[in-house]
Amino acid sequence: MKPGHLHPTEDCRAVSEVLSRVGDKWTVLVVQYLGTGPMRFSELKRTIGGISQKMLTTTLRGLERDGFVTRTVFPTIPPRVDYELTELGQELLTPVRALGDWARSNIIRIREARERFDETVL
Amino acid sequence: MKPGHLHPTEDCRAVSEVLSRVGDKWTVLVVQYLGTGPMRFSELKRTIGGISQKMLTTTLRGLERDGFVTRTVFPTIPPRVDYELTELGQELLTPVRALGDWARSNIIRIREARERFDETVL
DNA sequence: CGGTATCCACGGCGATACTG
DNA sequence: CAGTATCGCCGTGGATACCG
Repeated sequence: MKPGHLHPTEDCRAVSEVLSRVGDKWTVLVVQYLGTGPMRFSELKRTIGGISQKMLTTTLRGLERDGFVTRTVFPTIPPRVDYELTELGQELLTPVRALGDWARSNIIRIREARERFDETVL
Repeated sequence: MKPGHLHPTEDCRAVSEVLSRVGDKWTVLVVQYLGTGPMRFSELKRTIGGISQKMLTTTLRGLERDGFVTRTVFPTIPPRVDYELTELGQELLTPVRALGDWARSNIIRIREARERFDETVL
């Protein structure tokens, strides 16, 4: 972190790519839950609670595309689909949890800062 | 990470709050640059390179509101405004960098996964 | 059950012009 | 120089309905 340049054009693009995945509305939540073990579609939907069917599908497809989860279809009737974290997904969990832990530890400071700011501006 | 419940309604909301800040298009980039020391508005704009004036203002206001940066106005003509990371902002840098490092280390694996996925689906 | 298809509202974001 | 104001595009995400 020394050089005065810190060239964004390559590294930061990579970071942004990952962050736009991680930073979207539902990804972290889904990854968090899958971190406890494989789950089927309806199970995820029910557990998460506020997510629409469309967004859960979209989120899972994105995670699958990036190699974070696997999708296993059981050709039964009614159908059953399991989602599970890959190696890569498990590894992602580490920095995500670190950020999550930090967020939990400092959310109060942030909220206080907001209140102060909003009050000062009004 | 043992309990079978993992209650989202409080903790995960906090995490999402922080992540929606961190996950937006420019925040990480700005924080990254301010991590090297205080910078003035035009300096940030010039260095980052692709950001519009409006978005830089919006991003900085958001960071200021959350207590991550301070805004110092020098009442000169022409005016000059410095932005600097707060304690909180510095601390945020740690987990953000961890995620950034992970992203840089694994971006190749992710891109490969994407190519495989896109090819399989076509 | 686990999707896809369609429609639509909202907000993020950029471009441009103006101001103290 | 460091903003604010306004406009308009477009992607995200929700609601609803239908399908294998």
